[in-house]
This record gives sequence, C-alpha cells and structure tokens, in this order.
Amino acid sequence: MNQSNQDISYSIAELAKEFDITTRTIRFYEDKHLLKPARRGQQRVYSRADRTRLKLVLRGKRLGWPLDDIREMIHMYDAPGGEEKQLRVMIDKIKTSRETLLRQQEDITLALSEFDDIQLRCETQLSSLQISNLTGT
Amino acid sequence: MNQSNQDISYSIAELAKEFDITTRTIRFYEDKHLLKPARRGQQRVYSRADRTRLKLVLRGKRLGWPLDDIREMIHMYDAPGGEEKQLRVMIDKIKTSRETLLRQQEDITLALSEFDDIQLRCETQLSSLQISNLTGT
DNA sequence: CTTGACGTTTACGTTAACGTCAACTTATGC
DNA sequence: GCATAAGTTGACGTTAACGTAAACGTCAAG
Repeated sequence: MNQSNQDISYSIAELAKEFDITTRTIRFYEDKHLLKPARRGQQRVYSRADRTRLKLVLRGKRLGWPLDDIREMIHMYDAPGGEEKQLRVMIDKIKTSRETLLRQQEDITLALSEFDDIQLRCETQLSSLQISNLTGT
Repeated sequence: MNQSNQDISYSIAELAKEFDITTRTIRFYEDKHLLKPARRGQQRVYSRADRTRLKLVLRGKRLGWPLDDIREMIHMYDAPGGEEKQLRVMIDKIKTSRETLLRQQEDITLALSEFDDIQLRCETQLSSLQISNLTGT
C-alpha cells in the first residue's frame, strides 16, 4: 500500500493560533495524556493525527465534557481491540455516552424553542417602543 | 381573573431528592442568585415556579453552561421589558447563544456517528473473538 | 421534655482547568 | 554573532462549583 503521507507537521504555536487557545493549554492537555506529540530534540512536533486529536478534545469541551471523559473517549477511538471483557465495557460506555448526547439534543431543542419565544417577546416589545416614540412618548 | 393556584410548595430536601442533588447545591444556587425561594420564618419554601427555575438551571448544566451564563439566561426569561438598548443587547445575546447551541448540535451529530463507528468495530472484534473461541483458541 | 429529623448560617477544604511568572535553552533573521 | 522570537520545564496562583464540618435553631412524636 502506497501511503502518500505528506507528513505535515505543526508547531505548538501554530496549533494554538489555529484553535485560539494558548500553548499552556496544549501542554496541559499533554500532561493529562490527551496528546502525545513527537519531539525534535526538546521541541514538540505535532502531526496531522495530533491535530485531529486536539480537534476532538475541543469538541468534547464544547459539549461540556470533563477532560477525563474526553481522554477515555479518545483512547476508545484508537483502541480497536482488547479482551472480551474490555470490549463489553467499552460498548457499555458508548451506550451511556450516547444517552447523554441524546439528552443533550433534547435540551438543545427545548432551549432553542424557548429562545424563539424570548426573542419574539423582545421584538414585540421593541416595536411597541418604536410606535410610542412616533406617536409622542 | 380567578387564579386557581394550587399553591404547591416544596421543601429544600424534596427538591434535592427529586433532582438528585444536595441541599448544599440548592443553597449555593441561591447564593449565586439563580433561585429566590420564599421564606416561612427562616426556612426556604419553594414554589412551583422555583422548581421550574431549578429545572432550567440543571438543563443549563447538562449543556455545559457556567452558572453565570445560566443566571443571565434565567433573568432574560422573566424580564420581558426594558429600555430599547437593553432589548437589543438581549436579542444579541440570544443570537450568540443560539449559535452556540447549533454548534453543539453539529458536534453531537458528529460524536454520535463516531460512536456508531467505534461500536461497530467493537462488535466486529467481539464476534471474531467468539469464533476463535469456538474453533479452539 | 427531650430526642431526632430537618433546617439555618458561616467558614474552610477540594478539584478541575487552566493562567502567570521565572529561569533557562534553542532557532532564526539580519 | 547577536538580539530576539519561540520553546521548555517547574512552581505557584486563580476561579468555578460545589463538599464538608461546626455550631446552632425548630418542631412534631414519644
């Protein structure tokens, strides 16, 4: 198989800039075993895979997951095999995670419709102010 | 207008039990101005409206919002009027909140489909273990 | 009337997720 | 070749969101 790797790599500052986070944050994630970049001497060199993992981390953050959960998720992602018991545990974790996500979906739907409601009231209020401005406050 | 209030009320312990949180948490939310229960003497008495607000708080938490944001949201909810500038600010906040929620929806969709993927791989792996068990490890 | 069960305030402790130096090494442009 | 920009490892600080414990009030039941 001809793997046409373009072996793209990134510096820590490049990633920080791209995702609008600090280098401190990226190193912190490494401390927490969310990332494991290569090293050229002392310096960290991030592959495209590392960049993808970082994106996964940030997505987890946007969904409100704690870093520990995110780490588990990521490790599930690149751990295809294992013993039978391990696999069953993983499947179970996926199940509960999925339930959490579905719950979040419901919550979002509710919140969105309530926002519609609030916004409508705001706009109604606004236009009534507009009118009373015209007709003399 | 005949307001047929059933004036249901709850104790702090009842709410804590119902929502599986501690009384400490509920009092903490009050400190942060997320709740303002009535008092019978010293004791807190929660109305059905208070209970609804608490539910809103917990929904916000599930969506990963910080308590400060949740408080803003709640206050927007029961503040229909205000000055023109205030109203415009509110509408703008709603807009950005809505964008955040839509982003979360995308994230959830992605995460769910990746979970499908991981689970499939797990199950494939499981059944191949099953087979090698039958055919003699 | 006292013993729990439940409630209150006050205050300090804890954990997660970084921020903010400091002190130092390594690359890079001119 | 030298400033300066970028990177490194500690180490301590900070904020949010509660936990935990102390010290005390109150009220119904035995």
